[in-house]
Amino acid sequence: MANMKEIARIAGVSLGTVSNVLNGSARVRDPLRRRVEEAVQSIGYQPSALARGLRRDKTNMIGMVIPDVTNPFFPAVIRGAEDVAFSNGYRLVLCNTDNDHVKELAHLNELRTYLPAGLIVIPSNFSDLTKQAESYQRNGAAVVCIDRLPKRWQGDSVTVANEHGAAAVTRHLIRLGHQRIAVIAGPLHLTNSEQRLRGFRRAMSEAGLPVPPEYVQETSFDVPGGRAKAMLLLRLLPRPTAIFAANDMIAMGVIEATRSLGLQCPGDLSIVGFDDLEFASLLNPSLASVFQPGYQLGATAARLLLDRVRGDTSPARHIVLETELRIRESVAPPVDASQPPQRRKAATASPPGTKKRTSTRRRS
Amino acid sequence: MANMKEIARIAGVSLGTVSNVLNGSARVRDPLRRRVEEAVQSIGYQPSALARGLRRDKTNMIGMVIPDVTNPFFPAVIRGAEDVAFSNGYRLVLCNTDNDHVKELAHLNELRTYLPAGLIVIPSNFSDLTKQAESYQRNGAAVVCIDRLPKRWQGDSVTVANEHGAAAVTRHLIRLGHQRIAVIAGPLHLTNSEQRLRGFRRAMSEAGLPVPPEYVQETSFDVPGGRAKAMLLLRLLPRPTAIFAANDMIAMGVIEATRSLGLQCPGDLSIVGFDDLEFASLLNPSLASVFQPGYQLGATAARLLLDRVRGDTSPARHIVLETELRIRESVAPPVDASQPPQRRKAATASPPGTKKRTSTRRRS
DNA sequence: GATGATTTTTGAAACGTTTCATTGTGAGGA
DNA sequence: TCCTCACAATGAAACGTTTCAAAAATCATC
Repeated sequence: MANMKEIARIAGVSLGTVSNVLNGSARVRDPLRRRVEEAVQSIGYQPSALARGLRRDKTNMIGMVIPDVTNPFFPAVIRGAEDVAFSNGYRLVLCNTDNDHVKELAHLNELRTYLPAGLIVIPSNFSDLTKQAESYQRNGAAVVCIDRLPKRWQGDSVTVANEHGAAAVTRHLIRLGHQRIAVIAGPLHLTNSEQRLRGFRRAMSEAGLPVPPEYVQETSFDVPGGRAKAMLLLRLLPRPTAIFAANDMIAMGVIEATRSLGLQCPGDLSIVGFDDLEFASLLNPSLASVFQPGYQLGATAARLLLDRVRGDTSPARHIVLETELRIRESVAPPVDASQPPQRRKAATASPPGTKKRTSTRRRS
Repeated sequence: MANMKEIARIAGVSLGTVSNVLNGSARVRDPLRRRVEEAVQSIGYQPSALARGLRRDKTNMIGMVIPDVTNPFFPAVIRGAEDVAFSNGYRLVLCNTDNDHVKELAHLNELRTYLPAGLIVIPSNFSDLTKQAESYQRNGAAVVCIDRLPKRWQGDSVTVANEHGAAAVTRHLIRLGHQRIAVIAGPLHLTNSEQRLRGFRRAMSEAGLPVPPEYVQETSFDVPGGRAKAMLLLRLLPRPTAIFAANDMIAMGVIEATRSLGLQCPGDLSIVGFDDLEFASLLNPSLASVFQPGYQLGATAARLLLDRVRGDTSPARHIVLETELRIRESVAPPVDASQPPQRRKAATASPPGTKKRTSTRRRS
């Protein structure tokens, strides 16, 4: 009832003219234009997004495919994407995949039938995504992959400097005098996990420190996983004096394990995470972490996507966002009876050892 | 190209027959049905959601309107709704409103043009929602309002037992011996805030305890708000021995304020929150809180909605979900020199309520 | 005022479905 | 053999847009 035909009737013009007024697609003389605009106002007409999408072969929807909205890192990403999309007239369709490639595939297949303008994906099923992306691109939809990428991803991407961030935080631990540093990595088939582990290893090997295999654990990005692996690590002899957790959820599991074994953090064990979730600074001890700009990740992806939607055909862009060290109470120099006096050790590891500590600590 | 006409051509049948096979809307004899199905398989045909929606006057989308996906309570709600929706073949379109009624209105107005099957709303702009809802319902879309409601909401709703939960946790504090209990409420124009405050007042008046006006503060549901109001409360004389924060974000702000004033929790101040977010139990001290079933809230709303979509025309349902007390380390009996000696010797004798703590702690 | 060039407006086709009145088919009864 | 009747299959219309060729109106020039 409230359709263009009605507007045309009220304004006494043709359908085509109404369309031209609405889309500014052709010149329309003032009197007609005014009559159309008034008619639109008078009945509060709004064009059907479905009919428009059908005809134009494209809608103003953007599919956002993420593993799980309840994982605290992702909402920030979503929010960034939503803000940019919304203010440019695009809407987000949210799809949880649970890291399940069947669900991912189902979402991708169905989403396409809505002819979205684009797709922002945090992928879980890498092998298929490339094929899917091609199929979307044939439909004229842009695809941006974020956070972690399929192995040979050719399209646009936005990620963070995982390796660099991991190396930086590891070096910080080393500078404090830690020598036995363990790592609890995320699922290693995810590129971000793998990069963080690589950064850790690089920093360790640069410092000439060994990384025994049992000091490297892999788990899912959640609290129970972190707790379980930490229990394992904290029973090793010699016990690590620091643990690098591949994200803050894992780190919280480590904190729990530490407490339940009656150990002190940072006294007996230094803990660092990755993400710097909002509440990391509110834990006790407040959690040192590598900040990832989640909001920027989403916002940048949306901007990249919109560029493509508007016709940018330049070569694929790979944007890497900076991470930032956020040192807090959960890290301190090791106190380890089995080692020579701590001060000297720290001094050998990094000449201005103690001084470094206070200076970096201020950053929290 | 991959449309029904193509399928009809390949299978050598008419368009209508293809439609009938796809929708099971009419009997189709086996040989034809098989040919159609094979044709569909052979080119991986999927019907256009847009064309279908246009023709049917309804899509399989559900609009989900929430204040802000980065507020940690909402992702659980979203997830619950998404799971139920997805497994029933519906998709979620996410809309952040920022509690901004202009944004809310913009979202609602545009969403409608997609002819969604329904709408799940956590409202911020109460006056308009009722009008909007009617407009959606005229379009055949169901509307379910959750978490907090417009004043005279007539439609389906799902909320939690805010008043009951608030009363329960307040009574717990009273039983522990607290007499000077302050409250930091959420924005009082939101029904959930108002209900929580009412529950608090009810428990206090039942116990014959006074609630001086300066012990009742209002703020937004976030950490800075909680911190600011807590600073205010903790400088009052006499100082409250317990603070009921209307959600966990506020409670975290209270914890921060407590620390920054050099006070001990629970020694000097007991703190309880509302929500029981995932990390509440991981704070130190772990935060006592009133658990709200966020996932259930979303899932129930989606189920209600789908009932309506499927033609249920029974009177509006108002579902109220139970809350649950989660007592943890952040509460203990008060230690207050200005009060007469406590009957419970243990409470005064033990340094800041250790005994009581362990006993209540079991419940977490 | 006639002519041609240019701008504005029109109307029909198309997008890919669903729906429904119509036509086609074959079986059973007379 | 013919007539009904139930059932299957068909094809055109409709959903609400956009697009574009064609028609109409306007303008500039002579």
